[in-house]
Amino acid sequence: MKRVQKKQFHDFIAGKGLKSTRQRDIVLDAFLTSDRHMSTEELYLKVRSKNPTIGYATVYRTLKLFAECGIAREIHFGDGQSRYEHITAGEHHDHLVCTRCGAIQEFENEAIERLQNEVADQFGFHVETHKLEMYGICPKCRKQE
Amino acid sequence: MKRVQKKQFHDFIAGKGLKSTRQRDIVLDAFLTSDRHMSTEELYLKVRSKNPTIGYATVYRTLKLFAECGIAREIHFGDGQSRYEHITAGEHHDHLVCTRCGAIQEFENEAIERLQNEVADQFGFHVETHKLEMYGICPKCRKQE
DNA sequence: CCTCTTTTGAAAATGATTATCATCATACAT
DNA sequence: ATGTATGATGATAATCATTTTCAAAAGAGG
Repeated sequence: MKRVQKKQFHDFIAGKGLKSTRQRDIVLDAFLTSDRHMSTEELYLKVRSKNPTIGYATVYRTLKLFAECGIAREIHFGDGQSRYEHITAGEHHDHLVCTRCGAIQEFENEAIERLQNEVADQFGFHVETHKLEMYGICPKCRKQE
Repeated sequence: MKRVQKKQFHDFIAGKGLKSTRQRDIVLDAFLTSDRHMSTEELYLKVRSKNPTIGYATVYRTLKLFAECGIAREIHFGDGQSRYEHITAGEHHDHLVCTRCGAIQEFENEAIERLQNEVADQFGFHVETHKLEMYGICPKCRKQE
């Protein structure tokens, strides 16, 4: 599974004259089988559990390659760490972040996207990407109050 | 001018049993007379130009106080630095960020806010804050292409 | 003024990320 | 297969923004 992304990565690697390595494949597998918003550290630990010799630097380097080849996107939620999420072709989604338990709920809303583009047009901006995050308390945490 | 914010800060300081100091007033003035999205470093340099003895740590500490007392809000634009923007009571705004020249255009759009709240309700989230940023090329940079 | 705290500034510490570099592994020609 | 050139790796040092530490300095209140 996830053949499409694997192919996409390998094509990218080949096209750039880079090399296909054991480590890159391990990180790729770890990434593709992880949930959508893993931090670099979490991914590093996951990779380590399978192969304790892989270094932090390699994980960082490889994640950057994922972002470059279009199978991942770097995101920030205000804690000091960077995370990478999967890119599913054509789809964009935004986030509801629980400030209590850290849970992340994704959503898509075309109406919002449309309004955003209207606003950008108004100011003459050519928008390439955007980011919408709402921070609050998730349903589970609200029940526990 | 900016009396309201000065009072708000001084009341906060007093209420917490903290002390009013020369340094805090200098940083406050620098902040209140600066444009809306100054990075901590930029503010530090501005403060330094008036009073070269003030340290970096003091600027950091004071900006945190501004955020606590409600006259500033910490924001991040993905470059490694944190910025603080002024809070004008009741008003919320989002950002268009030019990825070429770094220009920041603010905007408000009630329709978007309304839709956001609808989405949050749908998922049972109680939203406290949100953040909407669009990244792209501003009109000026587009002309220069 | 005195005294009790809080603040300050300089420097060290921290945490995340990036660069360095000698060694290793891959791709490709032989 | 084997050699070889080049890119990749991992350990470690370096970097960058931010935070902490701590002795000395400065407010607030008596």
